[in-house]
Amino acid sequence: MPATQRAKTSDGATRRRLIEAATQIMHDEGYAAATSRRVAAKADVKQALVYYYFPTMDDLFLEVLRAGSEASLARLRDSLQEDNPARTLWLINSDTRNTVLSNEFMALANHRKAIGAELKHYAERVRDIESAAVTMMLRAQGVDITQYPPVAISMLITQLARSMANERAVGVSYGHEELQRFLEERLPWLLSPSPGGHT
Amino acid sequence: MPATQRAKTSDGATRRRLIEAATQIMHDEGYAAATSRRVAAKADVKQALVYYYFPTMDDLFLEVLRAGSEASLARLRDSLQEDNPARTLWLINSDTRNTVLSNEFMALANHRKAIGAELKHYAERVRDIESAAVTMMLRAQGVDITQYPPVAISMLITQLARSMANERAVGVSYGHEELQRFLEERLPWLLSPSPGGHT
DNA sequence: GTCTATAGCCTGATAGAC
DNA sequence: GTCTATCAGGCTATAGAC
Repeated sequence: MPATQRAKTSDGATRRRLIEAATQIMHDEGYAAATSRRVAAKADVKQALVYYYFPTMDDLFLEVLRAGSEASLARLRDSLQEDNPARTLWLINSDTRNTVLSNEFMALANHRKAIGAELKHYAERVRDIESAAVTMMLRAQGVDITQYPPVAISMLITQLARSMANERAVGVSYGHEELQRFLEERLPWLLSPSPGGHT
Repeated sequence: MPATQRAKTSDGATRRRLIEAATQIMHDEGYAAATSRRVAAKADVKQALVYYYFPTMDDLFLEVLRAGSEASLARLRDSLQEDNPARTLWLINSDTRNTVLSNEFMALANHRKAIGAELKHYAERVRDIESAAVTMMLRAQGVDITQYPPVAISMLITQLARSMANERAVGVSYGHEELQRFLEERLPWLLSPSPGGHT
């Protein structure tokens, strides 16, 4: 199947570049700075072209969210297969790059219905994958999942990692060491680099 | 001391109403919607008056943050004196009204230096008060604070409560019950309505 | 302290040529 | 698919009357 309706230039290259440009601006300067003119300039096209690919700016924002979500989900699925999934969850959610953009969308979601719906959908898929991975890990380590419900454990890890990343982004680190150490002591099988030490 | 330099009309009434109007708009529609025109209209004054009280819109945002912070700190100090402080922390940070606005400022902080600095300052004062309260509570209940570092405990409570409130704001509740139950089981002296049952 | 009026710029979005 | 050109309106911020 070469093409059902192939594009003219080079696939959806321009469209993709617009999404990437918008992503970067939203990350660096906030959603309010992602105007059609600024996005177009960063993608090296003219302003009106944005409206050829996206009916409104909100549609562009939605596609930025979707593209980012899919990429994150793929990365998540990949990295949870190797090593200690709990530690992987911790590290991924500690990455400031992810949390900053995610915050921007959370702010947007509070007053744009469509963004909120998409974010909800994404959050639920993420939680599914994460708790499945934690379930397998706990089972493999012989932990009683009645006492340690996987979904609760994965929320604990991811949400606390995110909180600390958010705080770090504004320069707050007060209490971070204590919390991390507390978690490491309470859930030793969670944050150790490798499950049993076999690699 | 009747007045060092008393204002003309009725104290800082207009100024305060501008801050309140801005607060409400930021909460309901996001910081991008809090323009000088919209704020002025909601406060029932003309647009130019905003610039009489605040040199730039960013200065207004900063004052909105400061006013909100002071109010929250006062509320925090009051409510931590009564009953079970841990439960109080949980409830306060579960209130969507607080977290939504707080998110808006976190998004702003990522690209406006002055907001970031203020937020950092506020976050540290909050953490101080919260861990002091938790310290007293743990001591009163005879808990070993070497095993349960107060600052870690207070972060655990507040940040998880906030995360869940944020998710609830977009309609996500997946895993919330499990996490809450897990915390209640692991930290029973934290979330019970009253410490020993003496009231 | 509050107003009117305005400068100057940026915005989302559309029409229509190529 | 990409462009030029444009409309109508919103924005921050200032000047100056009352």
